[in-house]
Amino acid sequence: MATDTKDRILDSAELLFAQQGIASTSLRAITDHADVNLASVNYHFQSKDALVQAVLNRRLNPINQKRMELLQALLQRPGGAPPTVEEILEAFYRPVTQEAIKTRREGRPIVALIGRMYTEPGELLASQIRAMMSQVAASYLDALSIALPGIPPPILFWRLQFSVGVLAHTFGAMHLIEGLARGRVNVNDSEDVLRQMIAFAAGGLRSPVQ
Amino acid sequence: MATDTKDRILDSAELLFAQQGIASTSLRAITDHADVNLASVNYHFQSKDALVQAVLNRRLNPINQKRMELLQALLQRPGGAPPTVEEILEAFYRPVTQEAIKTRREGRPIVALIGRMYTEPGELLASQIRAMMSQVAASYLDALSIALPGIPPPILFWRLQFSVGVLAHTFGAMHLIEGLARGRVNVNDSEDVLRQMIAFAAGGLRSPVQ
DNA sequence: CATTCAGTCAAACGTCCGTTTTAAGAATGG
DNA sequence: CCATTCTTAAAACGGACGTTTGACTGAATG
Repeated sequence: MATDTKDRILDSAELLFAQQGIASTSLRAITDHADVNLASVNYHFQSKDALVQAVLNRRLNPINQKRMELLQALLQRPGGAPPTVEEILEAFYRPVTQEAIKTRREGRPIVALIGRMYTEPGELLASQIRAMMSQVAASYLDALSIALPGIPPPILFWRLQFSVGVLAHTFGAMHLIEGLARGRVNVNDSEDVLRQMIAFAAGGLRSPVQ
Repeated sequence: MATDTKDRILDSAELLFAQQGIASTSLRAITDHADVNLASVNYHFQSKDALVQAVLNRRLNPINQKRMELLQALLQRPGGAPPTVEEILEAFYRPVTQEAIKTRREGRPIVALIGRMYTEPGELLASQIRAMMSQVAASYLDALSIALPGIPPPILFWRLQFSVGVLAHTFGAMHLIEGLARGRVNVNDSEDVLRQMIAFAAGGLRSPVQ
C-alpha cells in the first residue's frame, strides 16, 4: 500500500467533495477512488459526518493557525509600526492562496471546498465553522480597528465579512469566473488573484462612511 | 386546493433547497411539504434536475431582468449624467435585496439559495448560471468601465467578480454571519445591509491600481 | 351520452445509500 | 511460540432514493 489507508480515504474524500459536493459523494465512490474497502471508512472514522469534519479540519486548522501566526507577527513586529490594511488582508488571504497553489491537481482544486463550506447547509458543518472562525474573526477585527480607527466597529464587522466573501467566492466559484472571463484574465495566476483581492478588499475596508 | 400543484411544488422545493441544500432534499420531502402526490413532480416537471432549473429560473429571471432594466435606466437617463459606481452597484444589488425582503419567511430565506448556487457543484447548474449571468456581467462591466475609466478592464473584471462575491456570501452565509455578529449588527435590516455592501464594493472598485 | 384527456393517486420498480456483521489476515508484545 | 490487538475483506442489512406504471378521477368536447 502506497500510503496509509486513513490518509488515502481523506485524500479521495477531499477531492470528490470538492468536485461533486459533500452530499452527492457516496462512501462507495470514495473507497473506490481510494482503492480501499468500503467498511474501512466506518472503521477509521465512525461515520460519514465524522469523515467530513476530519477532511475539513485537516485543511482548515493549519490555515487558521497560519492566519493567527501571521497576524501576531504583524502586531508584534520590531519597530512597532502598526500593520496596514493590506498587510492584515494578506495575512488573512495568503494561507488559503498558498493552499490553492500547493494542492493544485486534477479537476477542481481543494480550495473550492473551502470556499464552498461557508454556504453548505447542515447545522453540524455550520457550528464547526463557527467554532473555528470566531477566534480568527475576532482577532482580525481587533487588528482592523487599529489600522482603521475611523471606521465604527459594526461597519468594520460587516466589511470583514465582505472580505471573507471575496475570498470564499473567488475560490468557491472559480470555475464560473473562469467561464465568464473568456481569457481576459488568468485565473491560475494565484499570486495575481491574491494581489487583486487585497487591493479590492483594502479599498472596501477604507471606503468613506456615509 | 389552495393553489396550483405546480406552484406548490416550486414553493416547497425552493424552501427546502434553501434550508437543506439541493442534493439533500428528496422529492418525497418536497411533495410531503407541498401536500401533493409524489408522482406529480415527474408529471409536471420531467425530473428532479429539471425541477431544480425551474426553481432557480423562476427567481433569477426576474432578478436579472430587473438588473438590466435598472442599468438601462441609469445609462439612458435624461440629462445624460454618467452613472456613478454606487448607482451601478445599487442596480446590481437591489433586485436581490428586494427579493430577500419580499420572500422573508420561515427558516432560512430564499436568497440563501441564490447566494449558494454559484458554488454548488454540478455542471448542469454551472452552465445554467453561466448562460444567465454572462449577459448581465458583460453589461455591468461596460457600465463600470464608463464610471471608472482609469481602471484597466482585466482588473475591473476581477473587481466585478469580487462584488458578486460580496453579495453571494452575504446572503448565502447569512446564518454564519449572524452567529459571528453576536448582536453587534442587525442582519435583518436589509436596507442597511444593502448600504454596507454598496459602500464596500464601491471602495473596492475604486481602489488605486498598483 | 360517449369519449377524450389532463391531472391525481397508490404502489411498485430497480438502484444506491450509510452502516453493521462476521470472519480472515497482519502486526505486535509477552 | 502463542495470544492479543489492529486492520482489512466480502457480504449483507434495512431504508431511502428518483422514476415509472397503471388505474382512477372529473371536467370538457363532440
